[in-house]
Amino acid sequence: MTRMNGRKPVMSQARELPKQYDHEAAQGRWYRFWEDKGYFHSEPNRARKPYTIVIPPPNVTGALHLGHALNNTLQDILIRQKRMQGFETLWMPGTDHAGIATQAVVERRLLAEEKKSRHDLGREGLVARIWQWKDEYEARILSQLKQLGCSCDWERTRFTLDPVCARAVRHTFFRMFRQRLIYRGKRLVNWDTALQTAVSDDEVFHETVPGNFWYFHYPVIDPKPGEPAHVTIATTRPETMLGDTAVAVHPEPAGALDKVEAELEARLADAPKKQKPEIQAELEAVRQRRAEMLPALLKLRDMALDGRQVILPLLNRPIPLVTDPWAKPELGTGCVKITPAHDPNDYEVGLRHRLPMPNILNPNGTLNENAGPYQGQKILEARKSVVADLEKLGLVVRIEDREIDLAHSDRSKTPIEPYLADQWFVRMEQLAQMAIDAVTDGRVTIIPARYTKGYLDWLSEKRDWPIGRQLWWGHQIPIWYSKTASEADLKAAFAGRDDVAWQWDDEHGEWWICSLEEDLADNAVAGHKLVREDDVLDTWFSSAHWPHSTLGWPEPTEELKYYYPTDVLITSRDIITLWVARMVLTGLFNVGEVSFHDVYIHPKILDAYGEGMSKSKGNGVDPVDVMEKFGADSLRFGLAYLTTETQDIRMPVEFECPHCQTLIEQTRENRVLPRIKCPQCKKVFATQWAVKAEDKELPRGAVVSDRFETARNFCNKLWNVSRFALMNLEGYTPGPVADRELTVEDRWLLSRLATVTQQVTEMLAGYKYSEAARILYEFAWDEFCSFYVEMVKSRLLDDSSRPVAQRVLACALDTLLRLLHPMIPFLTEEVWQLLAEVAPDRGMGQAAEAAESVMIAPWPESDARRRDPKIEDQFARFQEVLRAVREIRSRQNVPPKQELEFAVRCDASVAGLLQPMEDYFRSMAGARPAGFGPHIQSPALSASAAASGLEIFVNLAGLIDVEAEIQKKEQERTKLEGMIQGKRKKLENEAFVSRAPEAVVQKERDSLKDLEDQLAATQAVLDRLRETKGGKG
RNA sequence: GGGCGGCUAGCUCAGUUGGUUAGAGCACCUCGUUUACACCGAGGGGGUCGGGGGUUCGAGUCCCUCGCCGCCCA
Repeated sequence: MTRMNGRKPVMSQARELPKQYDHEAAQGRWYRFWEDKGYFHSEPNRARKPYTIVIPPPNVTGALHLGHALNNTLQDILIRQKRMQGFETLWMPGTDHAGIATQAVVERRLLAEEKKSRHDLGREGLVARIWQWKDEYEARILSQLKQLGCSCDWERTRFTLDPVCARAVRHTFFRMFRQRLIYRGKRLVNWDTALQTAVSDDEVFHETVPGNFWYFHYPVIDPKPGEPAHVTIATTRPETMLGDTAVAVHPEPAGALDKVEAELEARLADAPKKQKPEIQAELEAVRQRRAEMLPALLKLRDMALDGRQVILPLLNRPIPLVTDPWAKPELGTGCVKITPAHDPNDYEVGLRHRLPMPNILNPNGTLNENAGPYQGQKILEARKSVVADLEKLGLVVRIEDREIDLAHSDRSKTPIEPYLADQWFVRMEQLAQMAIDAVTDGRVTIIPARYTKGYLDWLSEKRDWPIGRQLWWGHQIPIWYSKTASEADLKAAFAGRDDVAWQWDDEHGEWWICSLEEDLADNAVAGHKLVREDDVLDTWFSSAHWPHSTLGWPEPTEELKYYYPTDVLITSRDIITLWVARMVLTGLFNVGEVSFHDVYIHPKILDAYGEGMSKSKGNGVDPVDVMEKFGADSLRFGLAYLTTETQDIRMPVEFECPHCQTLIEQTRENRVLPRIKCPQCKKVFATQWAVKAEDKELPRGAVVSDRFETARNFCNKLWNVSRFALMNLEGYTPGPVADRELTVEDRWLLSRLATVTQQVTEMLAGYKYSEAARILYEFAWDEFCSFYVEMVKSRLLDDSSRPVAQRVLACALDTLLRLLHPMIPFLTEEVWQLLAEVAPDRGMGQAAEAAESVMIAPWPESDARRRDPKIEDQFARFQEVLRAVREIRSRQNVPPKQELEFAVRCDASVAGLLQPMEDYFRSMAGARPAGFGPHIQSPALSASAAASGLEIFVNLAGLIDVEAEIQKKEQERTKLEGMIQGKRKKLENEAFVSRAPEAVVQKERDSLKDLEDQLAATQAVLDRLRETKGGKG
């Protein structure tokens, strides 16, 4: 190798590249470039295979959080990769109207800022306000997605309430109505008296609050001799007695007690010691009850069977005694009051005994006419009045303090009232079965597979789907009522139309008229006034259409034919049933095909305490803060790196002091404070809780997590290695590179690159994001940067080797950029464009012009010819020797600038491959090889290292710290002896030798031999060191 | 009560079908600004893989059991 003096790397003349990657500039520049070029847009193209993802539409309640950033990053990674692989790629974007959530947010703000309720504005007024809110947040959400780098087809952006989606919903409703899959029925709902709507079970949270248990007497009507004058019931909600329609007692109190006793006895026998006393006590209590209460309960049971009644106090209404297993003899008084319209269990009892079900509440939470004298009172007022009045009648037995598990509405934070109301339902029997079949027969695969069970279990209950919401924001149910028209009137009014259907409802004595697209006028039926249903459809009903409504269904559009079924749905586990299952069944019902082939369920992001992030807790990380601090590329790569199959993402959260950038750990205490004092600079800053003007004036501290540092450092590393390459590609000439022109390190790198390409492709195909990110991280940093680039440096300084080195370098960087692009889009594009300035044509064979953007460059193919295990093995030898030399320098405290001399004792073949690396030992370890081969002798004063088949001696004449070296060798010897002992024992074990596979045994034997050689070498070195020391002393 | 997941280095996590001496990043210690990078480089310390039992020649890995944490369903 002829060395050229004076040649120094030259900065690209085009521009000075900063030492740190400027993410902000790159993001703004390249996103616009991609958009202008139209890369995001997709049109059906029969010449290519489609690849389609519909975005889980973020709801317009608020801005995107870190969970959305994760969800969308994972989608964009696949979309970008598939686009590069040549698919016609569509990522359908949009947002969700999120009925109750959005209405609640807007109503809350209306109240806070204008002291107005929704009724002050009226339906149209409120809906107009919500549209304003929607426009604002939709814009913000879409811009956040763009900041993240999402390559959605923005020309196709949809909203669940827009005309296209609304039309799809109407068509489904109409078809279901006509097929009798939709009906209206009574149902106990979770009533939110503040928002005056039903909320679903998943919008309810439970909280234990202090309350009371009241015991009341209900007088028995005309007790016979020997019969009690009253029954005693207990309740936590006294006001509900106004809706009581029965008192229940267990049909077989003795048998029920037997069963409870038997269960407790069985548990007692199995229980661990420390739990026994507790169970024993419970058992005693049951036995005591039997003794004290059973006769009375039996008597009451007989009275119930005899059809006896009690008088409901205050309202003086006779109500029956009934027998029902819901009355648990082991609990309370053994008798239970039955309020069918306001308790789920009582409702079941009411159905069984055909009891009346009076609703005592108005929608706003006051009592209605069924509450008699208490009408108009609020629930808590009525509770006090009822108790007071019962006291006056002497019917209150006692009052206990008690912890009560109370359901609250997640939306209004007020207690939920169970409430019997008319509801619209979809019959699930047949639809659920379709969705079950799609998964069991493999048309839909859920990944990871463990989520399949939950999906199937939930669907197999086939519970009818309540689709009505008492809201104003949403798709208003297209049903009109008429009590007065006859069927002949309807036939006359809608003659010749197949877009109107009707059914008679016996319960309410009225017609339900459903219209497909056109809203009906209230005089559409001559002589009769039609009244439209007020309720709107559950948001999930419309989002269930998303994969096909966005493609234009019910029109048989080109898009629907081409892109549907979509390929994968990426979402988080909490909406598998609510959303995924319903999309599958709606897709099957409407289109006849599943909505997607794969469902990938990604992890949830939790804080350091394992709690989900939320704005209301104050532990939420705003992706915009992360992007500002670390860049979108780091956010994306960081999230991908953390996306494993089994674990949720634990993310300790920190405040960043806006004054001095100190990171302050977020705790449960400080995360709710409006202002925080920085322990470093002692200045204060504001948090999201700042309300007072004095707090709001303070600079805001961002909430970040250092878990993105790894990714940020990686991006910076990539930036710098690219910078190096760009600076050294001056004078680059394209041209084919023949195999014989390749050095060992070239062939090693190309081999590794072929392997990595294959692995990354495989991992992404299996949604193993973390694995793919890890492979790329390790390859880029530990192999490309730490070895290849270090080694190519000297070749770039030499005119004769420079052209080939440049070509390989440019080609390798090109491939690496393409592999990284889906995860790190902006940086890779920035470098791609810079690379195009110095090396527009590149490639190992006939160099070809690179694509105008890495985004549309072809995904790398793994070139099997380049894979060379032998070269990789050889290279590992080199790395081993290099590491040993470096380690000796360090342990012997030899200054970095002082050149070392070393030799390696090894067999001739190993020597042959170490020989060409001579220069690299010099440049990478500051060490000069004195020789390689079997004949090598240890220098008089040396430090040594041994590896399998290798002995490395570093000549330390005049330098050596003998004592340190002896210590090191002693340590090494102890370790080797331990391992050898372990192996000998293993090999002396007859069972192992005879039963383990031959290959494993042989491997152990080889390994033992190797260790023994190493031990001998170490011992020899030790002996010599001791002599040296002795000689000196 | 049922189901699922987790418990591996101080922290956050990898660890393929059981098979040499269990890995990474951050943090920590030592050394270092050799012209890509201090958001860096070289080296180092640190783990009886939650407890117990079992299967096996061999268990972080498979089985049973207990404990703790989280989520879902009732």
